[in-house]
Amino acid sequence: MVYRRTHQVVKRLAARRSAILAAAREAAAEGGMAAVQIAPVAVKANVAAGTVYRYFPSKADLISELIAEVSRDELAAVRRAADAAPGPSSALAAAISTVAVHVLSQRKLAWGILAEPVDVDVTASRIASRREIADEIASRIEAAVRAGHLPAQDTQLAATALLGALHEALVGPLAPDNLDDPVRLRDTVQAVTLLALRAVGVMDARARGLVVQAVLPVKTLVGA
Amino acid sequence: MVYRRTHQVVKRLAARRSAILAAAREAAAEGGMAAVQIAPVAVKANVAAGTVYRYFPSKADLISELIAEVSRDELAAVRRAADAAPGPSSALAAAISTVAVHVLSQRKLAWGILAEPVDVDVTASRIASRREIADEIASRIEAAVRAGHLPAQDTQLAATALLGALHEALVGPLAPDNLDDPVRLRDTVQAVTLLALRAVGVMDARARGLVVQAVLPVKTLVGA
DNA sequence: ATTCGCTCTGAATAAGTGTTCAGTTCTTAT
DNA sequence: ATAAGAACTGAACACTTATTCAGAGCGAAT
Repeated sequence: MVYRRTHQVVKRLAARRSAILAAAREAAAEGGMAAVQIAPVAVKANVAAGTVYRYFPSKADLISELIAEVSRDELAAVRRAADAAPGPSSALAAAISTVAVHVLSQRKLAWGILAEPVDVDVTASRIASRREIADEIASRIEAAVRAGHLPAQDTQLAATALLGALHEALVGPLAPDNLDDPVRLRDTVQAVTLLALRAVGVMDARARGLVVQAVLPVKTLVGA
Repeated sequence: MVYRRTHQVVKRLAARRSAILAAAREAAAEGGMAAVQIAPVAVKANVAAGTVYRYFPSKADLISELIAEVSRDELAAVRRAADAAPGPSSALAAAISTVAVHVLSQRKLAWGILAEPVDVDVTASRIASRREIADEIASRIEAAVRAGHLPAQDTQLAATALLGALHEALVGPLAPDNLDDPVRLRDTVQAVTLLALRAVGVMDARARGLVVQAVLPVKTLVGA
């Protein structure tokens, strides 16, 4: 035996894998999923096209991992924001506006992860990604229901609907187009958060208070 | 001049065009947009592949017309339901539940029209299709606002969000899967309609009444 | 019946990209 | 220094479908 994987090599391999994923993410953020093509991604990652296949069995796997990664980040942000909130209702508000802000700060990436047509089948990964976030929102709704702040309801359905509303309103093709203006962006996030909270049964006056509480703290995310 | 388009020929040409569109629609309803391929559609329409191109310049045009057609039907149904309602709030409720029922009665087709990945670019047509419906909903919201039934709000944003919520909850990948059961279907339509009405600010108790009013009349659509 | 021109056919073509693989380069251990 | 194994390269390949087009078929007027 004259060759052995030394620690250094293992590290380099891992770094390459990350580089490829990062390149894919960058491509997606710039040009959507359509821009995630093996050859360009390989160039971005400073490897040859064939090398990509030593790390990912197929393009579908590469994109699936990309989706999973982005989704993990978003879920973590949502949890962080919600856990920092003082009560179940503001946790829900924080979760919702975090999704909104997150999605808005990377519109193309979000659209790519969520719904943009891709030539390979990444349905499973997309479903998993959505379900993770939806489950998180559903459990926050449930907590608010248990606390007596919301009427009893099908929380899974509600969570799904809320996410659909956020996505369509913020990154869908009918989304307002001047969301680069920070003021308008904030207003829009507030508006959709308010809409979402009312949808699950938060009374209007109370909702307005929660929206302000929720949106202000996460504003910093936009800069990140 | 030894050849002239006689009335009979004109009629036959129009019939063929319709047959091709109908074949495309059938394919989409059965297998989603992925099944709308020139060769299979041609077979369904009893013509050769090349003939399709005598009626539609490209696959993109064919699909765009398909989207427009389906969208026209849906818009007409929504208007009919809303116009038949006694007041602005119930018109809104009727419009929303009509969209819900309509979309549910042809899930695959709806998904194809709305969001399923397609290999050609039909973005423009999809945007137009959504905007038509969204505008209709927005104007119904506006009417309810003017009547003092709803708080002032960005009606365009609200309409977009509502449609997103309906679509995601009913035909998106996280949609409940046992919607073939009529009881469960009705409950789900009621739940999302209630959610949507509350989102735009209808008070809970009033919303429940509107939902019942709205859903019952359009139930017949499911059979159609 | 014949001719002109439109319509239809369907096999061949085109084009874009994911994937492969034979050869090259690099890394480790002796 | 050298051998053996692993990783990398990138041009060639494969595959899928939309699209084309030369020739066959058909309808209308004379």
